[in-house]
Amino acid sequence: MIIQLDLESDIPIYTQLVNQIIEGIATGQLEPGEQLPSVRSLAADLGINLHTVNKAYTHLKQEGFLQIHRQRGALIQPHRMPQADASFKDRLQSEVRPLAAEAICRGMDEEAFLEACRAAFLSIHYNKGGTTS
Amino acid sequence: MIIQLDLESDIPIYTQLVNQIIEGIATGQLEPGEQLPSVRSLAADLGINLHTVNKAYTHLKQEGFLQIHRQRGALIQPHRMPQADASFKDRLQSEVRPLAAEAICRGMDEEAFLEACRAAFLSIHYNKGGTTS
DNA sequence: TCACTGTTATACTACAAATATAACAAATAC
DNA sequence: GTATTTGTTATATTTGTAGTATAACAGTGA
Repeated sequence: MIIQLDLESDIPIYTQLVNQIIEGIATGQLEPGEQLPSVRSLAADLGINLHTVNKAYTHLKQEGFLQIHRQRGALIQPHRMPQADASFKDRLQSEVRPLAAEAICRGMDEEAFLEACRAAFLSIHYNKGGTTS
Repeated sequence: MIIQLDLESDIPIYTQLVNQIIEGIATGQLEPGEQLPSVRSLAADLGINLHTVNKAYTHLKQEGFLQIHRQRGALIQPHRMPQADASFKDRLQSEVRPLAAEAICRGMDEEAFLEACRAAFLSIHYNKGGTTS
């Protein structure tokens, strides 16, 4: 799986890493049980520090997306992915809400807004089963 | 309009301010041409520094949601709100995308995800014409 | 034993958020 | 004109996070 970092972005590097790994799982490019590079090798590949990678891995582990074992390294959660529980839905609400508010100010109606959300959803979902390139 | 700040949140204070003012415009609690408190008085009311308020106002001014005049202070854009141009739609996409990816990982299908987005949209839009309390 | 894994610890730089003062410039009220 | 209030600008300080740089520790498997 190819990871693209934007070092000029205002989004922290470890957050970009977290997002892209989650996207990889969502698209199926990363399959349950699949091995991830060690923090050292991925850091070297990306030209960043191992602690930055470790921060991303640790975050994903706490969220339940990764399992981490010594020597074996990190692997995508093989058994059950985290569920869309109430906590996640709350977070989803609180993050979508400001976007919806600004969309309304800018004159988008419900249909236009939902179409944009749908496009974002499908841009990921439709890649399922895609090549690992 | 009542503004609620969470000083424990990881969201910067000035961002919370920006979001709530945009929400106020979206719901109609803040009407075009309406006067906003001066940076000093609002800062005093909220118990924060005037520069924090000023940062929020300046941001909203650059986005086109506010007009700022000396002595008259800040007021909600009276003529034309910013539009949902390509730039905004791009930003909307790039912010919804990571949320959609995580939702997919957590087993939400398109319908469930869109329903959540719809709920966020309606939670704001349905307040239109609400009291200024 | 050796090499590789994640983990922890420490130190440092850089930057953003927030505060605290202070002063400046324009517009209004008197 | 004078005073007041407005946003604006400028410094400085504190605090916390991001990221890097080393280094060492602790399991695990060959």
